[in-house]
Amino acid sequence: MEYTVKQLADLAGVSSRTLRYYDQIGLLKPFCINESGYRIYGSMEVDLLQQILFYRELGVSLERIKEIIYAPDFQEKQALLEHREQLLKKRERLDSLIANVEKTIAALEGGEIMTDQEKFEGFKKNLVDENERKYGHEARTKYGDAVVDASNAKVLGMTEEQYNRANELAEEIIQNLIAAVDTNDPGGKLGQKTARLHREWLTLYWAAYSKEAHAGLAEMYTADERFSAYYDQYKPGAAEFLRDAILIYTGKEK
Amino acid sequence: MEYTVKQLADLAGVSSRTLRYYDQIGLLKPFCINESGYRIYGSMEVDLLQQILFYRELGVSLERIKEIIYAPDFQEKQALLEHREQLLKKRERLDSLIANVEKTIAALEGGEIMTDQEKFEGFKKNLVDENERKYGHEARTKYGDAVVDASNAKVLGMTEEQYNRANELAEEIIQNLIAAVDTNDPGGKLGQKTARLHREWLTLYWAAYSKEAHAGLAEMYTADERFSAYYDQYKPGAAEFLRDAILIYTGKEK
DNA sequence: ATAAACCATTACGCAGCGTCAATGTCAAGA
DNA sequence: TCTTGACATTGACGCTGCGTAATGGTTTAT
Repeated sequence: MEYTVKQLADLAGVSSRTLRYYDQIGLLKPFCINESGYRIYGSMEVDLLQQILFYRELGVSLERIKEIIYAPDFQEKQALLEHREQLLKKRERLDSLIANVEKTIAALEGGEIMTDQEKFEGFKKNLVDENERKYGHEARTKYGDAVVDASNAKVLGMTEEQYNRANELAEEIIQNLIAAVDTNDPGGKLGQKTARLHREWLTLYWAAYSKEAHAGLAEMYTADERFSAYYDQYKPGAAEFLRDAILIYTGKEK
Repeated sequence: MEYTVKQLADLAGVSSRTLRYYDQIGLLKPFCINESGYRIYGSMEVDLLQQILFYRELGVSLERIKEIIYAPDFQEKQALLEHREQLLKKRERLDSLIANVEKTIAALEGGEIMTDQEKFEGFKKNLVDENERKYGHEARTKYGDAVVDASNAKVLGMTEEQYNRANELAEEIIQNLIAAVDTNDPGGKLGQKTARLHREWLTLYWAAYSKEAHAGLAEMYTADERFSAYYDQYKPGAAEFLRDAILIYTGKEK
């Protein structure tokens, strides 16, 4: 039995473009080309295509499929084992992604969402004022009001509970930090407790926590004057101490 | 605090290319461009970048992130719910892929692998002979011996158990089919039992079973003379009957 | 002054096709 | 017989999210 591209494509449930592509990359050549230049596939190609689609179903790349199909001594089992590892890793990553998304959704759902603008009137005003003081109208002109407001959206999306919890934690961090700075040992008990609390506090704002991002933020605490000034007002050197504590906590210290 | 591309990039743990790309697609514009044409980012951009990376972590596309960040009335929760659905679908697919790979590995492992060429001497010879009878030397010339032999590789990868089981099943299918054709009812008890057996048989050859593929194969049973001749030799109209039975079984009948 | 380390723009490359575009072929109906 | 419509061909761009040159200007440290 002989098939044209469309016929074989329909049979196999793929597009004719796919078959032409497979021809192009040398994965599945037609049995022959007829006098009009049409690709003609035979039953042998049907079999090969089935094998190809089988591996494709498994998520194997076309390049690898070519090896599998065309190399008689290919280590099929080894390839499958490796491929399985990759799939498991992918699934792990997916799982954590899903968990994070669900966490974020839950945060949006859990409790009443604080749409009460008044509760944040002061907080919001502070942020906006600071931006405007620093950059004046340039920011608003450049980004438009929408963006400036949007940068506060995350905070506005918090529940009252979360907001209060965040404030408690922030207070706790400051107290710990003040005491910890005196120990002069960022890797010590107090220093590490502060870092741990800081992580907890952070996860209220970031749904996706990672050591790298945490360490990055820590670097910012000394690099960005907004932050260093904020922490140093409680105790000189506090920002630097906190950074070091976090770097040790996340295992990213140099 | 102001940053150049590299500084912000290092801070956030992304490449400078990424930042230039984000600028290019309008996802994150620098605060300003200095007299040398350098991109300068401010603390506001740091915040925005953090939001962007947060969503990126969740696997949201940059295009969608742009919507989320820049549209003040964007339905964040709705977006996240939809995104979660997509992730769940992805995971489902991954799960079945993993299951298939493991099944295939198990098939390769379970029992001794039939490397005993002699057991397949006849089987192999038949297939090869048939190919050569039909296409003569063209096939071997065109594909090279490797491919011709490789098309039998799957069969050679079966264990003895599996091979015997496959033969038993094939015999059973024929017996059922012969009896079923007389009922003239592909959707009847006997017809559907045959289809079920056929599926079982098929899964011994295909690690990745799907209704679509099964139905596709069924269509081939009347379209491809190799198959129709094979089944019709036992009873005229058997191939057509089997096709109809499978189409009903898979729910793909028109 | 010179080298090293940054900055810029431009542009190709990746996987696996989807999707035109322009043109040729083939079977069927008026 | 001619037209129509459904097929076929090759060629080329597009998509995602950047990596990776290539080429040339800028800043900084020595």
